[in-house]
Amino acid sequence: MLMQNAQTLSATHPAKPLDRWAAAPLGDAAAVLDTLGVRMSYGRNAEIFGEGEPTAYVYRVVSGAARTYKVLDDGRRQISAFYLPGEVFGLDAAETHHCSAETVARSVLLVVKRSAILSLAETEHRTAHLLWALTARELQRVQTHMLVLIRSAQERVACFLLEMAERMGVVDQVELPMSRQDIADYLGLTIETISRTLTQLESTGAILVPTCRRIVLRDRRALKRLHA
Amino acid sequence: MLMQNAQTLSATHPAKPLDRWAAAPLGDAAAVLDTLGVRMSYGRNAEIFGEGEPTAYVYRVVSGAARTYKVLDDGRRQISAFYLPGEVFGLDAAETHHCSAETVARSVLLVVKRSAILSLAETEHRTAHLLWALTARELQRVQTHMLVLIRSAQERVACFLLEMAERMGVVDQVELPMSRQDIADYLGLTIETISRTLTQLESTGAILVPTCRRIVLRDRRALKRLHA
DNA sequence: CGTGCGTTTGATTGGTCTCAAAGTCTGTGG
DNA sequence: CCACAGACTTTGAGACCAATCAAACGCACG
Repeated sequence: MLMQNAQTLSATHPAKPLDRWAAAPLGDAAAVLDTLGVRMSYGRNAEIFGEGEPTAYVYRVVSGAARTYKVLDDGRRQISAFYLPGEVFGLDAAETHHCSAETVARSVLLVVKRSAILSLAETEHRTAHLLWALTARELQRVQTHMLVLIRSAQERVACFLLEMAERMGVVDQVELPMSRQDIADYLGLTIETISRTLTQLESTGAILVPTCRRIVLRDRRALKRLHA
Repeated sequence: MLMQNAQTLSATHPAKPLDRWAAAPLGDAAAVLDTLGVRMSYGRNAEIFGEGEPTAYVYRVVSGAARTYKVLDDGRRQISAFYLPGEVFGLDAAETHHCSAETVARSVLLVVKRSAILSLAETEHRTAHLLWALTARELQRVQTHMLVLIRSAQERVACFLLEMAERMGVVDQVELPMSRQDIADYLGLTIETISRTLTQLESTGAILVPTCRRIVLRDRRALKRLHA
C-alpha cells in the first residue's frame, strides 16, 4: 500500500562541512545538509518513516511535499505538519521518531545520516545550535498551529490558505499538493467541512477555486480578518 | 494587574558546573540549573515573562505551578502548557519569547540566566545537547496535546486528568492548582463545558469531586478508555 | 453577615459531524 | 480518441455536541 521504496538519485559528497558552516547564517544553514546528504525519489503517499522507528535520517524536501502525523486508536489521524520544498523534518532529539512521515505527492528528498550531523555537533557548537534552532522552530510552528485548532472552520481554512501561500512564497495563488482529506486531518475538521467552507469562501468572494488543487486568494483582506 | 514583582530568596552559587554535568543523565540534568540559578517567589497569576520579550532567563518550578499561553485578537486564550514542580520552561532558542508565562498559584521558581547556559553550551556539548533535548521534549508534549484538542469534551477532560495525575506522580487523587478557566483554555473548551463534563464523569462513577480543586480518579479504566 | 469571585446548572442556539448521494477528475485500456 | 473504472470532491438533510446567554449556588474574605 503506502510502502514504496525510494531510489537513490545521487551519491553522497563526503566533503569538508566545517568551513561552510562557520559563517553560514542560521536561516539557510540547512544548506549544509547538501554536502552530507543523498537525494532520493519517492512516489505519492510513500512511507518515509514510522512512529517508533529509530531516528536514523534527517530529511529535507527538494521537490514535492511531506506530512508528519499521529493516529489515534479510533483511527482518526492528526497531521502535525506539512513540509514544502526547502524545509527540514525528521530531526527528533530522541532515539525514535514520535511521528510517522509520508510523502504527500511524488517527491525528491535529501536524506542525511543523523549520526553524521550528531558527531559534527559534538565538536562544532554551531551545528549543535542549528539542531536546537531547527527543533525550536518546529515547536513554534506547532504552538501556532494549536491556536488554529481552537478556531472556527472558516478561520482554520483561511489560516491554512494564508500559511501555505506564505510558505510557498506566492502572493495570490496557491497550488495545493495535498488532498482535502489531508487538509481536514491537519485542521481537525472533516473533508465535507473543508469542501463546504471553501465553497462558502468562494461565494463571499474571498477566494476562487478554479480546480480543486488550485486556489486564488482574491481578497487577502477578508482572509486576514479571519486570520486574526 | 498581573504584574507582580518577585522576591529573591537565595543568592546564586557561581560554582563549577562542568564537573556535575559530565556524568549527569539527561533525565534530571536540569538539576544542574540549581548551581546557576536563583530562587524567586511569585504571587498568584503573576506575570513571569511576556510574548516578544527578550529571552533573558530560564525557569524551573520549585513549588506552585506556571502556565504559558498565547492570546488571539478576539481575546481568546490558548494555554500551551502547564508546568509543575521540577519542570523547566522559558527555554526558547530565539531571542524573544513566543509565549507569555504566568504563575497559576503562589509559586517559587528557580531562575537561571540564559546567557550562562548558552555560554556553557558553546564549550560543553553535553549542555548543548541538553538544550536540544529540553526543547524536543517540549515539542513532543505540544504534539501530544494537539491530539487532545481534536477530541470530544469528555475525552479531553479525561486526558487532562490522567496527564495531571501522572505528572504529579499520584495514582488516584489530584489537587489541581489551576482554575476551571485555565483548564478550559488549555483544552480549547469553555468553563461551562468543563464543569458539566466533570459532573458527568462523576455521575458515571469515573471520578469524584469532593472540592472543586480536588479530584479523585475512581475508575481509571473508564478514563483510560476515553484516553484511547 | 453581606460582598464578590469562581463554579455549577439550565435553556436555547448554532456550527460541525454524520450519513447519503450526486458530481468531477484522472488515469487506463480499448 | 473515446469509454470506463475508481478515487476524490461536492452537495444535501438531519442529528448531535458544545457554545452562548442567563441565573442560581457556594465559598472565601473583609
